[in-house]
Amino acid sequence: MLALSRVSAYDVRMGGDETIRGTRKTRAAILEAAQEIGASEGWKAVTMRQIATRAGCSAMAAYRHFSSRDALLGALAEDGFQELGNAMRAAGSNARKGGATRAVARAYLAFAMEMPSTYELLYGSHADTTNHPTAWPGGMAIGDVVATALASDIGVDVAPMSDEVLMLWAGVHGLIALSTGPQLKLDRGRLGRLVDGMVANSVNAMLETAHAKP
Amino acid sequence: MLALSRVSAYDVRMGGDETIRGTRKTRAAILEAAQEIGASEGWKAVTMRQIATRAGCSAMAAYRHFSSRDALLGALAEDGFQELGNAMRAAGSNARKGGATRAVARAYLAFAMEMPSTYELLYGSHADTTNHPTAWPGGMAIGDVVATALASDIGVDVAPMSDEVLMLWAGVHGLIALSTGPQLKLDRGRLGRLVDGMVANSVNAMLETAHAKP
DNA sequence: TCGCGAATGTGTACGTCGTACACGTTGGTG
DNA sequence: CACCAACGTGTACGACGTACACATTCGCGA
Repeated sequence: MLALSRVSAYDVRMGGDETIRGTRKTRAAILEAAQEIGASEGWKAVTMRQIATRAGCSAMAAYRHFSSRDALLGALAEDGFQELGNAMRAAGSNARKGGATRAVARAYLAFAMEMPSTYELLYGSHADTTNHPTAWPGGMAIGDVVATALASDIGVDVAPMSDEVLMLWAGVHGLIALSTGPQLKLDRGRLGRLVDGMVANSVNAMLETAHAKP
Repeated sequence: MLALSRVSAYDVRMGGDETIRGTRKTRAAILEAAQEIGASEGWKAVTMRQIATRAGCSAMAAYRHFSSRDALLGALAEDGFQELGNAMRAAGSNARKGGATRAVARAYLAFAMEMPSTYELLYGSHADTTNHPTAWPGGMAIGDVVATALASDIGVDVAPMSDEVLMLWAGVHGLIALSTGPQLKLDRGRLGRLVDGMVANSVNAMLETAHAKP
């Protein structure tokens, strides 16, 4: 029935976008399609068939690259965590003296506001994290970034899992999570001010204890 | 095929548990079944057919009481918020002088730890909140409870949406949300101590500003 | 240059899901 | 007692995730 196919699926998909001859591009197309559908119609609408249509392949093609739909979303989440971590690290590095923590926290907020669907994928319950522990490796790194920023601002070593880091991280995350949900609606200006306040509280508290300690 | 039914569905379901004659009990049975399945197998496993089997009725019976699966989960979430609010209010009322805020925050933590599936329903993304705004009416009340507790502890009026309330609420919620997720694993003892620390920080900060203000 | 195996794609099919529809059954009220 | 509204049932449809068998393509050693 299709024995006389002259144009292969590979050739069809080539838009001159990449120099790689043909294969190997499908995986990226699938991830991109899933991301786009998730952003525009929500993660529940990200079905294998929709992905396939958007990516220009059959639904089963995705299973050559991901063992299941959950694994696909997990890979997307992994990328998202990576991106979030990079954004926070970059913000911390580029910040002026003493403002690293604030910059990092602001970057976290900016990520959640500008890529809400990605944020929801990372922290919502759309992918079954339990069955695919391969995802979420970069999640832990966020504590490190916060700790590094705090340490640079107050001039003292800070452990990534210290009380201060956890409290600040939890505060910022909780604020965004609540305002993302249906129960708390805050405009972005107030969110920014609240985040700044939390950072100031943390930095001040640590400066005091650092002075009192030695 | 079932024209000779002698025992009705109503009679079958009566276990002597309630005195109400028959009907009107199905809705409660459905909600209970959904809750139990969610607790034991996760919310993804809460399907209309599973609910029906557990509740002893047909899958379509649920549609006499809820317009959709999302609406059913929404009703469950509404109950959950009510319960959470009640637990927090009760804890605040029974607390000794000056310890209301700590008790309220601890009640929030206890709820999340002892009923993890309910907590996940409330704050995860298992029910489409957007399409069913009837749910989550009691969510807003949580800010009120926190504000009341803080006010009682420091002897000054506190607005439910004030910066202090939002920061504390967000901190506690964020801590629990993060530790519930895959990225941060904290034992309950440390969680309790962190929550206490957040409460102490908030109360101290408000006491200072209250002293400085007048 | 030519196969030939591994990688990658396709089409079809199965079981399950949410739920629309048409129909029976029940319980209270004139 | 007859009726109506509320309640429950069985069946069916389209969409879902995905197992399976097969086709196509790529890269590499002879």
